[in-house]
Amino acid sequence: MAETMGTSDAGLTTSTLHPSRASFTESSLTILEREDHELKTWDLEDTKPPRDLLCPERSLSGVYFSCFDMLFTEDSAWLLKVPEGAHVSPRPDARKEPEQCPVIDSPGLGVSPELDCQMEERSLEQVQSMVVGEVLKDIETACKLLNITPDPMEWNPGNVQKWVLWTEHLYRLPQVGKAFHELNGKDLCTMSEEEFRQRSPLCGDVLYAHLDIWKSAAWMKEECSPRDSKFSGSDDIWSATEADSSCSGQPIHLWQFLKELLLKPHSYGRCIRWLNKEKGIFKIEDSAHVARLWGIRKNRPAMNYDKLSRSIRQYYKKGIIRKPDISQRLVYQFVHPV
DNA sequence: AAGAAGGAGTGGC
DNA sequence: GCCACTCCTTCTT
Repeated sequence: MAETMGTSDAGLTTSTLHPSRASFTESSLTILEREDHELKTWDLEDTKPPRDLLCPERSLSGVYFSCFDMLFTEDSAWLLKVPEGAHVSPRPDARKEPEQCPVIDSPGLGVSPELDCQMEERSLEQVQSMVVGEVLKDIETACKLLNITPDPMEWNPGNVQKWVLWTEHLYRLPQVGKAFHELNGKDLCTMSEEEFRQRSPLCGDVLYAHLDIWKSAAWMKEECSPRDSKFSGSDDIWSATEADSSCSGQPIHLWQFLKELLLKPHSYGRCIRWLNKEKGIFKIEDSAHVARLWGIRKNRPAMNYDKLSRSIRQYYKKGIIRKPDISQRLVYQFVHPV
């Protein structure tokens, strides 16, 4: 059996899989494992946003990608994380399948094995391209929100501290305290996974995995020309990052910060989301979390929702934010929605 | 208790 | 001066 189960420090159940084929929808995940050729389907009966279900666990060789809430690697090691309490159960009618090339499954297509494999290879390329694009967009957003550069090698100790706090909060990791205090980006990038674990036994490996994604992205940025859109989807997001004033030392306003969070529902939908995007109406779902993220961004450890909401209310008379016509708790409206 | 509203003082830029 | 942080009181849900 290629599956190992355990409980991570973030309160997540971890399942490491080595599949040869997999397909997944919002409600189910089907994996054909390579070693015992056993097809399994999990029903993911959980209403939380997908990013809640899965996140990077550890660094593996090669560039790896986290998207569709599935982490996979070039050597086909998959890592699946499921929150405690989420119902994950093997389908009872598990059956045997012959070994296949490691690709994303194309369900329901009755084609020849050769054509099937070619289609699957193309499908994998498309998925990889989309995945990398998503990762780069996530990093771009984090850069804007934290006001740091995408390349960890350029971080100063303050940037490192911000990134650690941010990652810790975004993925609900145990607090690392001052484990990475006074390290700059170069220090961080030269540290091994073992050193990460020594500094933070609870989540050092997870932080190392996240840093590895950032390092890989920075490496890809250097390797790919700015006009090469292969790894950046339809937009040249790296150029956009460099052109963005929020990455060049300009102070960010709270309303801008909130909009940035709202633009990434995949990452921040748990704590803030649109109720009506056209009208600019949004709801703060987790007031403490949003306040904490704002506090990290502004280097204000004592930030809380009381203070954040006072700042939001200052926008009333400036005509930036108001309460909607039907006032609800934690619901606000941008006066000029984009 | 938590959130909403707004007054007032403070500090950084 | 602008903007956000902080502390505060009062009121509402």
